[in-house]
Amino acid sequence: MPDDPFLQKLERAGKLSDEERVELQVLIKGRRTVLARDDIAISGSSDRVYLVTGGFACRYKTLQNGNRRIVSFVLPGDLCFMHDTGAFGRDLRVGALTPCTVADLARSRLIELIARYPGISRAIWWVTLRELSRAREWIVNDARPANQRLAHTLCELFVCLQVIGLADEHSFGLPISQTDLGDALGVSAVHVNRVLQALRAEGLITWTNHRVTIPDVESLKELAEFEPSYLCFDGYGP
Amino acid sequence: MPDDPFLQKLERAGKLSDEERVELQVLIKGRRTVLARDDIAISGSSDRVYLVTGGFACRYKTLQNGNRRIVSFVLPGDLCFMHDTGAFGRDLRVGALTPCTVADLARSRLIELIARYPGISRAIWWVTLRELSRAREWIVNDARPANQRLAHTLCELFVCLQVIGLADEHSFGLPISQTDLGDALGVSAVHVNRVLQALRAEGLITWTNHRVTIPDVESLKELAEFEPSYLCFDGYGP
DNA sequence: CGTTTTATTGAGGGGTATCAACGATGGTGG
DNA sequence: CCACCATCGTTGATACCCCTCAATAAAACG
Repeated sequence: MPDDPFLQKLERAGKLSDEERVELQVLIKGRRTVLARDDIAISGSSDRVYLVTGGFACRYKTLQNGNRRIVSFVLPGDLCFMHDTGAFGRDLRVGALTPCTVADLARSRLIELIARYPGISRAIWWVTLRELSRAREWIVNDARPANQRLAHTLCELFVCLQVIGLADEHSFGLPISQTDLGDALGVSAVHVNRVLQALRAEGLITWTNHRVTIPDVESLKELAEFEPSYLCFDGYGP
Repeated sequence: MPDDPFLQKLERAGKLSDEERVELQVLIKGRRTVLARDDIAISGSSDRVYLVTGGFACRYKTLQNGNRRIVSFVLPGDLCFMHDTGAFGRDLRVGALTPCTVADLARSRLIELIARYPGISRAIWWVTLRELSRAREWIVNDARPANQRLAHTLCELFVCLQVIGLADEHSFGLPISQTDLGDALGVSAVHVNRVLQALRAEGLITWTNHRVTIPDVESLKELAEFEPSYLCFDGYGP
C-alpha cells in the first residue's frame, strides 16, 4: 500500500503513474533520525534535499536580537531545501521541533525525475505553489490579533494533519512547546499562554498531553477567518 | 533593444536564447491601462496572466474587519496570477497602487512556452522561487519593530527597483501613500508617519515629492538587518 | 531523585492602534 | 484663474495589546 504521507500528499496534485510512484519510492529509501532542536540540513552539503517522514520541523530564521521567527511548519511528507541551490535562502534554516525521521535525497536525481516524468513535475510544482500560497497566508495572518492568529494556525495544522492521517475528527497531537508556537505566530511565549487560556475558557479548544481538541471546528474557523482554499487541496490544473 | 524590464528580469535566471526572447516579446504585445485603486485582474477570467509593465501594484487580501494586508508589491516586469488555476489563491487579489500599464497573456500559451523552452521554464521557476523567498522574508520582517520593518521594506524596494533601472545610486520614486505602506507593513498609517519621521530625523532617509532618498545605504541596511541574498539576483542554478 | 525544560501567573512598561482634528496638496470644474 | 473637494500628511490624546522581567509550579528527563 502506498500510504506513505509523501506520496499521498503528492497525489493531491494529480494521479501519479505506477512508474512514477516506484521511482519516488526508491528515491526515499534511507532514513535517519534528527534530535529535537537540531537542524535537519547537513551543513555544507547543498546538493541534498530532505524529506521529513516523521515528526514536526520548521523553517526559521534567527534575528540579530536572538529572536527566532518560524516562517512555516514542516510536517511529515514535506520536502526541505528543494530549491536552495546557490543564492536561495542562504540564511533560512530548517530545524526539528520534535525528534524527526528524515530521508536524504540527491537533488540532481530529483531534478532528473522532474525532467523525465510529467506527473512528478506537476507534483513538485504543486508543492511549491502551495508553499507560496501558505507563506502569503501567514503574512495575512500576521495582521490579525493574537487570538485569531493562534486560532488560524491551529486550524491550518488541523487540516494539514488530517490530510496525512495524523488528526482525527476533532483533535490532533501537537508535540511542540508554547515557545515554538509563539515563534511561529510572532508572539511572545507568555502571550501565547494567555491567549491559549482565553480560547480554552471560551471552550473553543482543549490542550492536554500535547493533544489539541477542537470540540466545534466550525466555531474556531469562524473566529480565525479560516478559509482553507489557500491550502490547495483541491488539486492543481494543467 | 531588449531593455524591457520583464526580459531583463527573467534573464537574471540565466541567458535566454534569441528564439525564447522573441517568443516572449510576441506574447507581451498588447497593453492596457489600469487606474489606481482598481484591480488588475479581469474578473471572471482565470485563463489570463498579467504582466505589469509600468506602475506599482500589490497582492493583497481584505480582512473581515475591513483591514487590507498587502503581501507583496508588484513592480514593472512582474507577473500576476501566473499559477491561479482553480483552487489557488482564490481570495488573494492584485490591485494597482498607482496607474499601471498591463499586458494580458493567455495562460495556456505561457504554459506551452514553458514546456517547449528550457530557458523559459528555468526563468519561470526562478520567478516563482523568488516570490516564495520574498514572502518568507516578509514573514520574518513582521517579527521586527516598525522602524526596522519600514527600513527593510525600503531597502527591498530600492534594490528591486535598481535592478529594473527605476532607481539611481541613492534614491527612487515611490508614488504610493503612507496608508499603502502601512498595509504592506501591517502597521497603521499614523504609525508609518511617525516612524518615517524618526528615520528622517536620524538622517537615514528623505521623503519628498514621492521620492525616497537614502544618503547612506549601508546605514539603512544595517538598521534593517537587510540581507539581499533572499532576492536571488545572483541567478539560479541547474 | 535531581536537573532541565515547560507551563503559568503577576506587575510594569513600551510600542501601536484608534479617534479626532487640522493643514497641505493636488486635481477638477466653473 | 480661482474655488472647491478629495486625498494625503501631520499631530495630539488616550487606550489597549503585547512584551519583558521575574518568580513559582508543574512536568519531562536521564
